[in-house]
Amino acid sequence: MNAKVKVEKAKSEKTKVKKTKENILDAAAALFSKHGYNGTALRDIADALEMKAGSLYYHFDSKEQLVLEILTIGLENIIDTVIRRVEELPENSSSRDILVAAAKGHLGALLEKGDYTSTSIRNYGQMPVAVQKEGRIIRDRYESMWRKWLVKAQEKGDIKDSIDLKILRLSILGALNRTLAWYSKKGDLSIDEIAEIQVGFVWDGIATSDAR
Amino acid sequence: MNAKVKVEKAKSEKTKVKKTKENILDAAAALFSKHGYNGTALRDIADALEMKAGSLYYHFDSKEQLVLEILTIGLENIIDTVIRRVEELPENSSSRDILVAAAKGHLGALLEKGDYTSTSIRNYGQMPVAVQKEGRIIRDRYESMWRKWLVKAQEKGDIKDSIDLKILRLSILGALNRTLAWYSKKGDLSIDEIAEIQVGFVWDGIATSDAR
DNA sequence: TTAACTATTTAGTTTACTTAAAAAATTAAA
DNA sequence: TTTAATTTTTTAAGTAAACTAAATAGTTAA
Repeated sequence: MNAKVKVEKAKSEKTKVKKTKENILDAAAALFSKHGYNGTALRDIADALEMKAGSLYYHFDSKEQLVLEILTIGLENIIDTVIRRVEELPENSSSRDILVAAAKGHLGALLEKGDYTSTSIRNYGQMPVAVQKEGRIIRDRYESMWRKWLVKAQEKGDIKDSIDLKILRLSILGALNRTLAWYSKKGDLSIDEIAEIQVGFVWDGIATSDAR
Repeated sequence: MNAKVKVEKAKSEKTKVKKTKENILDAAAALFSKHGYNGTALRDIADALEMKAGSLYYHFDSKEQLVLEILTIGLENIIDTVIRRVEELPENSSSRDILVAAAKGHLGALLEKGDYTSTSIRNYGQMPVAVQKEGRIIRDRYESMWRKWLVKAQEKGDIKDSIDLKILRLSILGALNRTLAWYSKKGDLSIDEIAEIQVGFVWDGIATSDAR
């Protein structure tokens, strides 16, 4: 057997195993998303795949590692969505437009993506502490993107010099994330509109000129 | 034995049991706060009190009910703190001052109160879903206080008519709650300063007049 | 076809919540 | 003070779910 064939075989083996692993991840994400981390037993995941719970350990070291992989995929998903949204903007868009686009991407990923993303966000708090810690590393990478956009806006003179950008960034993301707790598809506002409104609060302020 | 004495006896019995229950709550709050809900076994709580785990069931139906009582106390604590802060204000304070006072109370309770409050906030997500649901009832009561202050401010003409107060309220509280994730006592800003800054963002806006 | 490797199952062990019955401690009544 | 009743704690399970290791089954390479 020549090298070429050997490589192909190795690949097909790999995809086989990989496929099983993917199936496990998909089933787990769906169940976690619906019943929460603690509400989903490995038994449930295995049942969904017509497997035995013990078999999962061939593919994952622990339930913890399994949910960590789901979390990672979900968070990367958010990052990709936000980056794409901002990159789609025309060159020389205003600072405000960039922040609004990022906010729209953020909310969109949070609210209308699949099981991985929703598990990552909705069940983040239920996950083992060690998993949350790993998640924080990815989140930090994400937040540094926001940091960059805000610094640029302030350097352009669009954000007042007196504004503390760290607190601003955390406030904006805190406000956006809270949307998860109350947004409903049946509401009268679209996700994009909500993002626009929330950025509007901090950009323009809510006070009348009288009250300042 | 006359009625008076009987009543006193009944009372002393009650305080005895009550005291044990309180001790359990205190120990549990301290451990939950340090190691999280799932990280704390009933065994650990019992050990701290030199009891056996089974004994806890005389006082509480389940671990779930135990943490629910802690959550309730912690949330009531926040409500009381915020109300007090706002009531301490002079009559006819400005709308801005009221919101700032409420924000200071909120952050103060979140960041520097005892084990009950910090367990309620930090570990909320780890608690059983049924407990979270109960917590939401109290939180709703709390949020309606904010609703009231915001409506009053808008009626006075201090908040622009175009502002959606529901989204505003959720944004503000989302931003304030996020502070838990990054605040450190060693930082250069006090809790009150952080509250002032965060309300300032939405009240005055962050954009320079050029960028609006 | 056989040997090696991969994947799954089986049959447990462990840990932690929970329960019920027994034991101990406390209080009330005689 | 002794006995009876009540309260509180412990003991000794039961149960559920994560995890492990050994056995088995399935697949691929030579």
